[in-house]
Amino acid sequence: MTNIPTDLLRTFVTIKDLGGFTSAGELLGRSQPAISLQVKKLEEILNTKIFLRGSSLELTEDGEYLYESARSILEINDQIIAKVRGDNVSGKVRLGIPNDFELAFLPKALRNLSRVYPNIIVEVDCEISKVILQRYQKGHYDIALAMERAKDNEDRDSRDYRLENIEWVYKESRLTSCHDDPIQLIAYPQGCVYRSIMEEALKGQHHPYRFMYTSTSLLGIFSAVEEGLGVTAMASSVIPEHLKHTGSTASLPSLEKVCIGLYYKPRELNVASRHVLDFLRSGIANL
Amino acid sequence: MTNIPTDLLRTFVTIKDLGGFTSAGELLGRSQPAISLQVKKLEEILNTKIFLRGSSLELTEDGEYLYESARSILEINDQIIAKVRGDNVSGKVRLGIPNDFELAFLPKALRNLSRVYPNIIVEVDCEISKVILQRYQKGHYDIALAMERAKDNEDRDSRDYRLENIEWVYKESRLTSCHDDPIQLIAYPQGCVYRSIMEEALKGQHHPYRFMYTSTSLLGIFSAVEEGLGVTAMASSVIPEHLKHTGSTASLPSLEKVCIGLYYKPRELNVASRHVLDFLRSGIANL
DNA sequence: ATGCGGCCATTGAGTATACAAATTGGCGCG
DNA sequence: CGCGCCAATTTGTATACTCAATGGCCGCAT
Repeated sequence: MTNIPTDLLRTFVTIKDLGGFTSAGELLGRSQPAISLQVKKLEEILNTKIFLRGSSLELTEDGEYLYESARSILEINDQIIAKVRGDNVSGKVRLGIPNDFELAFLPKALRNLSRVYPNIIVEVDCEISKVILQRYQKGHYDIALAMERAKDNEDRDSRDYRLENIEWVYKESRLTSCHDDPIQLIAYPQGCVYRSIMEEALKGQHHPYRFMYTSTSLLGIFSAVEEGLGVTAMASSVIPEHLKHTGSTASLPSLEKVCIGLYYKPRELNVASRHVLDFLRSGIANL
Repeated sequence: MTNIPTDLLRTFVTIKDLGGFTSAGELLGRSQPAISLQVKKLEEILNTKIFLRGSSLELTEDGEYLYESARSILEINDQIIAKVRGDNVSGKVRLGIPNDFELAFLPKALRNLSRVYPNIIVEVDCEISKVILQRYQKGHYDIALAMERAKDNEDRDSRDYRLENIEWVYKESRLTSCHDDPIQLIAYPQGCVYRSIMEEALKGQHHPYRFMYTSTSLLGIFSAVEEGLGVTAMASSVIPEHLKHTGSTASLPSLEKVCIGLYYKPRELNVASRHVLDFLRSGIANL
């Protein structure tokens, strides 16, 4: 019965996230040799190499698996800490969130949240990111989650955003990829980030296209895709499993990344909101 | 950023499972004072009490939450260990499993299994427990999972079985609980454990009953329940969330427990089967 | 009720391990 | 070549373990 010390997992994940032993050490309050020894110890416990030494911080296959698992463990760890430290925290939090996340992210997040903070009431508002940001500006929300085109330069706290790949979504069997036909697109209405990213990518390739189906509902879009009405594009983590495609999609151009970010006014958050914020950070970090 | 040492979680879960500091120490290869200190350390880290001292080993509310979370962490921990230790383990395993588990247990278990042991091929056979056991006797399976009436005395390895409550399952809105009417039952065909347990419980109360609907399919049974055709009984962990009832069910008698057990011939298991066995043990321990 | 046995809490002495701090060496890269 | 970054070693300290002994609490039996 081997127990992997949580410290070592935290160190490992931090190294991977920050891309360096030294910087990980600074964040964790450890000396660089300690980080080095912890990695060695971890490899010794698992009896396997996790970093491809030589190359700069690439992970082995075992390392990749360990990374995903370690994140899960740390998430539970942090929820335990949050619960016992935050018992009896109560309050109301107004949260704005893109409707893409209504299915893939919200249900699980709210369930966990209510387990950890049973006395915090979260008022959720689901809308497309553009509307979320407008309402956030007007002060409708304590915390907003929204998607934007990836900006070149971020001086934000790295826990407050996540760059995510956009992928084409289509029903394999229905896709007739003929170079000359205009691509048939399915999308949210005007203002949607995906919509403009798709348009630009296709224009860049001089690929003809037309919008076949527009819906404000994520489910509406997915069922249109299921029916083979056309293709759409979406952040990798909100695409349901059965519509995921791993291989390169032949004729379709690759798409730029989006930035999924948290918006809030640090000075104005109440206690409940600060706890919910921590929770959301962990949520977006884990897909 | 507080990391809860996995050792302490393992110790805590073991104490709870075994019901004692001393016995936990023996299983973990630690002295009793060490166990005692670990608990104290854990409470110190979390800054909360987890055992209701005085009373014998009851958990506090924080303790209950911690227990569930700790089990999840340990499950992931053990899967990491299994993967790095068992890389390249390959082979074929023939597994028999009651069809009750086809929905609640199998999909998740098989997905995790294939991640940890991508080269192990599992041939699964789903049938009612009685048939599973018959086929197991004939040597059809390397490992079988099956349900039986709870036997009084078990000298089996405690990881190889689990006692589970049987609960009545019915659609709240459709239940007309009139003492005089015969209860309308939904069940698997003859030979099903639930069926005989229901019959005996109702006979014991001299409660009239009749079988309204018989199906070999779990989904068929649930949809009959949804339609309000009657009530059935099932192991607690396979009942879908929306049909769960927590309160006492007035006129219905309480039901005896069942024993969900693993069957295998220890001497004859190949390497792949031994790994799958560990996996199934962890699976049945976690609901 | 008295006493005994289980079981956990606590304490003390000796040992092993993980750490910081300081230093040195290897390696790639501008 | 020198700088940045990680690896490896050394020394001293703190922590967590072992074993062993002891004390408190509770339930059970005489």
